Amino acid sequence: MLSERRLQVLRAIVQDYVGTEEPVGSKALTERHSLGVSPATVRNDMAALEDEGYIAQPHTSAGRIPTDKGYRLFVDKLAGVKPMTGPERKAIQNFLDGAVDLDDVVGRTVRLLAQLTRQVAVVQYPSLTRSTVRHVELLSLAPARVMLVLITDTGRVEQRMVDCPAPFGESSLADLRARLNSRIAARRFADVPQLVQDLPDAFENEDRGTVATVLSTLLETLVEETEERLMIGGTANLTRFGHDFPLTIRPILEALEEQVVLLKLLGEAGDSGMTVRIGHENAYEGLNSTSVVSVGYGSGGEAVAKLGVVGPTRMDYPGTMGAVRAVARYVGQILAES
Amino acid sequence: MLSERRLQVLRAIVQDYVGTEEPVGSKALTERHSLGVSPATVRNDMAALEDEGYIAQPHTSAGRIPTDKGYRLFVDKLAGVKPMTGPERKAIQNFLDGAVDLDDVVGRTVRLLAQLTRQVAVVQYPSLTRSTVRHVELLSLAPARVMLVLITDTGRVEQRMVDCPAPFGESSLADLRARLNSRIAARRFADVPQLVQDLPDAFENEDRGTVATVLSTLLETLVEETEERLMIGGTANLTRFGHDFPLTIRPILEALEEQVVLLKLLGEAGDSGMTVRIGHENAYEGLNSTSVVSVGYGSGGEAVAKLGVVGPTRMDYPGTMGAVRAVARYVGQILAES
DNA sequence: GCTGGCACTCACGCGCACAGAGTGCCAGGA
DNA sequence: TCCTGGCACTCTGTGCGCGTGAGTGCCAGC
Repeated sequence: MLSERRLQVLRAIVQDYVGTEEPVGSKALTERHSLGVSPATVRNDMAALEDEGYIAQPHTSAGRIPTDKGYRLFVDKLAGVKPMTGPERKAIQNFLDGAVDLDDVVGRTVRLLAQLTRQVAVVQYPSLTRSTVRHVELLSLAPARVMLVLITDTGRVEQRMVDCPAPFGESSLADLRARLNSRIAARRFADVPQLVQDLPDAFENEDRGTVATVLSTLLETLVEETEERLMIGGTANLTRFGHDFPLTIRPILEALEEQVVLLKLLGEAGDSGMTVRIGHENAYEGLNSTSVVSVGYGSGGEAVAKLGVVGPTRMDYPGTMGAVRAVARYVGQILAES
Repeated sequence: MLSERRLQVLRAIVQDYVGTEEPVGSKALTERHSLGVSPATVRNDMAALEDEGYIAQPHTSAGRIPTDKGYRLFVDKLAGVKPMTGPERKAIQNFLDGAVDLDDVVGRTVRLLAQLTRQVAVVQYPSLTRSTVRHVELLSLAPARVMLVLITDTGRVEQRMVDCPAPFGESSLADLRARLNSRIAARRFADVPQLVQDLPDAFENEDRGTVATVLSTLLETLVEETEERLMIGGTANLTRFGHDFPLTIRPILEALEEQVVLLKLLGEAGDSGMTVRIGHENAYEGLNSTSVVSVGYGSGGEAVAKLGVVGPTRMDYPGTMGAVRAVARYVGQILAES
């Protein structure tokens, strides 16, 4: 177990390094923080911290920089979440309040988050599988062609074309629409398959095929995980990343373009509370030099999707976590209102 | 007027520079291209080309690189559009054919274009103002709350909440829905305002306010230019940009995040045929070191939106133009089929 | 267990010389 | 008139050596 002072030294190293982006030495530390001891003592502590793997030197005779393990300890034990100030809260709320639809909410959120944290922001659209159905609409576009529109409680709209095996009359369509809505409106997506299972039985023989087709399209839409969408922003902040550019930034941009990677990234994060993944804790290799701070958000008590930021491991964790948490909270409120 | 050989020299310079990314000298030129003259002669031609502003030297005793003006001449007079090969065409078609909905079409297009050109791809969603209405749906979510869903011929769906001034009965709603659709279905958005102008008159006094509210929301949705959406991809290709990184790449990433800038960029491009904007020809300052190749695409003969790529002025123009044209053509076909 | 002192080790910046690529110009030849 | 070979010149990029300074590890003393 590390002594109290050594933890203080680690905290000071993290803070200074995050601020200056340069390896921090023992002398500078004692000058900028009132640790009450001499540089020599700090050196001993640093040697101990290095033995334990919390800090490292880029080369002999340079200062120390925190390792992933060091950041981990910092986040877990040494730093809290820095709450937003009153004006900041106000600004967040004002900025999000103007949104007109779901796309707009997500778009504003992503910009806001990127600006607040000066990092890359990622916001997942409210996930279909965790939402409830607000309404299903069926539109006849041609005798044997139906458009299925699904509206969720979070305002998300999905639509699909359905080619029917046989012509489908307006009255049958209205019937199906009514039955469908009465069964699944306000229900969670996960429960829908069971609820519509026996629906074809209620129809005439000739319509059963079509009803079954429509239903299977509906179910497909519900489960299709590939349709999880997300929006990213603030990629220009990557340019503030470090000195050794192209090599660092390239895999990150690539990762950010792969929605699958990002969704997995957010998916892996814990369901409740804020998750911080530091450096090599990220499964995806291209993100090994980044940290990801993510949290769930939702309209009610339950999280329907996640949002977060991707930045250098050398980031201001308390500030970032504070911003992420605050934004998630307000987005949840906005969604609940609409 | 430049002699034929000088044009050849310019063409050779552009080709070599695009290939090697390094200033090209007179000796290397004569070695790699059979110009039939000696380096000394080429040097004279180069001096002339430099006087005319087509090429420049980064510093004395370095080779020459093309200027924006040089690229312009190259694109206009010296190079054609390189057509896609048979297998390439096939691959494009296969890749786009699997799309399930509009988002998917646009998403695939953007990835395809980025991959083919190895540059940043930008694809605009089919614009509302140039499309026609396929269907308008009205859903009653609460007594005085209506959801308006607008479906376009290109498969795009927009939805808006409408808070009515007074409760609105199901039958009135159905009436409005039917009247609206009979009037505006298959009509161009631009014509809609006139077509619905006198619609409130057909309703009872008590409903008129609500009808007017719904209509105004509809019209807002139609004109709201801010809702022009687009998708970008291939930003990782920016890392291949040049040597002097952060400075070059930053403003580009910033520009790419500003949808407004991009929409303006595409909007400024000519409506018919392919447009190439080289370096300083781009109005937006951050893109002064890039070239933009864009073209309209559409389901019928008419363009409903644009797509293009953003890359370094030093790009393979014939190849890029070929890819952009081919992709636009196939996307048009896909849209026409759905 | 903390402190001051001391020797040691590198990375970094600077000056310098050198090689190599490329140019401009000029005089001679088709 | 136009092309060509030759020549002197101008730069940039690179490698080398050296001094500087920040920072370390270790040790003896308090």
